[in-house]
Amino acid sequence: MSRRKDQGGRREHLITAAERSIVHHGLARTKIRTIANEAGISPGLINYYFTELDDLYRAVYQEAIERFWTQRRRLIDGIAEPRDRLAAMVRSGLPLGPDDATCRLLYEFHPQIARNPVVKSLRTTLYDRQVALYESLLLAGASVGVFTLASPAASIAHNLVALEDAYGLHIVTGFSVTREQAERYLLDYAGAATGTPPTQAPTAS
Amino acid sequence: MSRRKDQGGRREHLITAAERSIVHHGLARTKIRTIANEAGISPGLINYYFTELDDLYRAVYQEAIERFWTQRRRLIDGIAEPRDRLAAMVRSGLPLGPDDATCRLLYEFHPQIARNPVVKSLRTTLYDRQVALYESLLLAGASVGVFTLASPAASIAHNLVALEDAYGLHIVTGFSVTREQAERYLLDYAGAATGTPPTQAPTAS
Amino acid sequence: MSRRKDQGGRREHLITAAERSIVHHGLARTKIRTIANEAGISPGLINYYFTELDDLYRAVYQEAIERFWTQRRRLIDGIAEPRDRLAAMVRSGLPLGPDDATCRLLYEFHPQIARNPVVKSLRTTLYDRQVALYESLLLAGASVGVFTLASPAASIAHNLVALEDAYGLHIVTGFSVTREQAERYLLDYAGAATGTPPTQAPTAS
Amino acid sequence: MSRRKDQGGRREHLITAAERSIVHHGLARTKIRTIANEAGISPGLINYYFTELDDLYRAVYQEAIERFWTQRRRLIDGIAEPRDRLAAMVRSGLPLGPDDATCRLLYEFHPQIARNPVVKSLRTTLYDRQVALYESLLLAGASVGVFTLASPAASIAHNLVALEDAYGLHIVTGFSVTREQAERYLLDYAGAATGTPPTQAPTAS
DNA sequence: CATGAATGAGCATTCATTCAT
DNA sequence: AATGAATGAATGCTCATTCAT
Repeated sequence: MSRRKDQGGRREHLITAAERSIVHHGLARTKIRTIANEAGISPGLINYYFTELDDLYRAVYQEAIERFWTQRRRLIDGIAEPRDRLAAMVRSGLPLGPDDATCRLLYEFHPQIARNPVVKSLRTTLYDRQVALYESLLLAGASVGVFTLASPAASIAHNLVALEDAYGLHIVTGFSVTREQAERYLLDYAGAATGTPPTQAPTAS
Repeated sequence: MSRRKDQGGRREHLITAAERSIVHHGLARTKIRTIANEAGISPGLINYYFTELDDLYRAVYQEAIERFWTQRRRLIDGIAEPRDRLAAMVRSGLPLGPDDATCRLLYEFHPQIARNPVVKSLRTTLYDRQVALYESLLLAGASVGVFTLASPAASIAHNLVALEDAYGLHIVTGFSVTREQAERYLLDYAGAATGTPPTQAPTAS
Repeated sequence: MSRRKDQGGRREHLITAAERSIVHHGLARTKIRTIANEAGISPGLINYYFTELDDLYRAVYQEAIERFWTQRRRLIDGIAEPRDRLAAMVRSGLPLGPDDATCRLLYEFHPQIARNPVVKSLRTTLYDRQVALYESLLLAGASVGVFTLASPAASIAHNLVALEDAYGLHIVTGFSVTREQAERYLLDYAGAATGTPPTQAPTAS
Repeated sequence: MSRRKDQGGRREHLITAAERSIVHHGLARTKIRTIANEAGISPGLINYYFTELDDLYRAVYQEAIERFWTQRRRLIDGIAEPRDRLAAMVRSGLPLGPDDATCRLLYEFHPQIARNPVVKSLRTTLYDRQVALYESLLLAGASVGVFTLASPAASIAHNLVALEDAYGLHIVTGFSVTREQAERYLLDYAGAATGTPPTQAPTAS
């Protein structure tokens, strides 16, 4: 309840301000002053909460990763039927559109994956979790006879996540493939790989 | 033949120096002086050949795009048999390894796709060309009865290129999926999508 | 009263430092570091207070203009007798000598009048004010019968200010006409134009 | 007739190119490359003909000074009648208009008068010559009874040249006084100072 | 003579970081 | 905790000058 208690809230506030800056201006053009303005505080205070600026960026990336994962889990949790669940997975794996802030953040950090171990580790964890989720879903569907897998489950799972990652870049940067196309291609693949089309439930508006 | 006439060669020299700098230090940390050192010239000369640094980066990106495409064409040209050709496509669509300079360049520019129209245009062209190449190959194979397509040719073509793009990032940044795995997953998909496994010719060393 | 609130004072400090630099080295050779050294601060701080260097120069010019005008007004205010007032005008319209910083500044900006609208506007205002002052003085003196104007008051007023401007350049640059000569020529003209010699009150030391 | 013979011509060519650059961009913004482009030669060659750039600028100034003087002499030579001659002097002492290249050059060098001894010397010579010309004219007119001088001839002569200098700045920089006004004010003064109006012959086109 | 490639010092400006208040 | 003034290194770019051809 003390002032100190609000440390976490302050940091959180800065992280979201940094997120907005990065999404808006791009990681390369985001400056401390930009973030400070966005947060409505003085530039010097950024260094107070984040002695190293890299910590702030790391926190931003971590939050984006976690948010993406959490939202995705929420969107598929409670869907038990394998085909419905597969369709829900595909829909939740793509950016909503060019303005999907969470996904844009993920792509802004691409060049850092190779150079920043923390970024690499976070990104790897997210990827592996998604693959695992797909894989268990595929195996579950196959075990109950709903899916007839055309390839090893791991292979299909990796491919589905990879497709999401690739098309996601198209969607948030606006190059070549739209969200609608991406969804169709992914579902085409999912259908062929499982021997049955995922249920085309309408995307909730 | 005189030194004076070698303007183009000099520019080329600078472009490759910039490429090395970007691959080595990353686009964000590449400075004019870095490139000059790499090229063995004085910093001022960079601006002599490229009035704006952005022009140089654009040239670097364009060259990387063109090189990737040209190499890929060369690797599959002359292979007529559909399954062989498909396998050659898959192999030529992935980075050779983490040090594949051409591919690393492509990923360094990812955050720019959304903001730099020239980068977006170049990247789009490359993507579309690759999809078209895959699509024609699939249709050709299907027309002679070698392939039995599990989905529309366009869908499969997009997916193949997208998988290459996604796994390529893994390979050059070293996160999660290795080149060997990526190749297997891709070939699994290609086999399932065409109804026949691509010929597993050994990767030329 | 705290140091924090002294933004204005700091700007003022920079402006006078810039003035000294310009007077000493000339506008063309004045650099940010010159000014910073003169002000005893770091170069970066100049841009903190004046985002564009041009703003600082503009402020310097404006202050010089205002100071010249204010001093002139002070020197003649309270002198009511037309001949005395005319003599005071003439004396206050010439640089005190080659080191008259205010006047040297005015001449340093001469080449900018044609190209910088702000400079032109400030210079025009000063000129017009001086002409108006002379004109009202001439008309006042004529209306009480002290002056018998040899030409239209406006014409004489313009000529007096123009003579001051021209001789001022001589005085601050040391070419041809000295302050003493200039004063005599001006008074000769003023006497002839008004039909009565201005009162030769001694120049206050 | 040898190639070497053309050295002078080459230098002359560079000087006029520099003049155009200075008039167009201003002395402060004139670069070697600007001049080279204007002259249609390579930048390095400028240094060949003018080891020190200052020499070139000095030559430009000298030419401007000489041209102004020569033109002025030509415009009044042959006019014997004192009043006509005085009127011709006044007209030839003002810039033709804002684009009068020769006069603009003179004003571009104003800040250098104080710092460059050569410039100061050239400017002084021009000024003194003009004063001498006016003075002899005034004395000649007085000796034949056409003029009745209201002040010493030297005083009037100085004032006339000073007025020309001051109004010239107005005319070429476009601040406050136009050429027409300047001419009228000058003639007003000349008339009052000589006791007879100068002959208002039309300005030759 | 002439070119233009090449140099490298110089400069305004940006910006992360520090620190007195 | 918070500010924002102040620092100074870093950086892209300009430009006079040099020099090999």
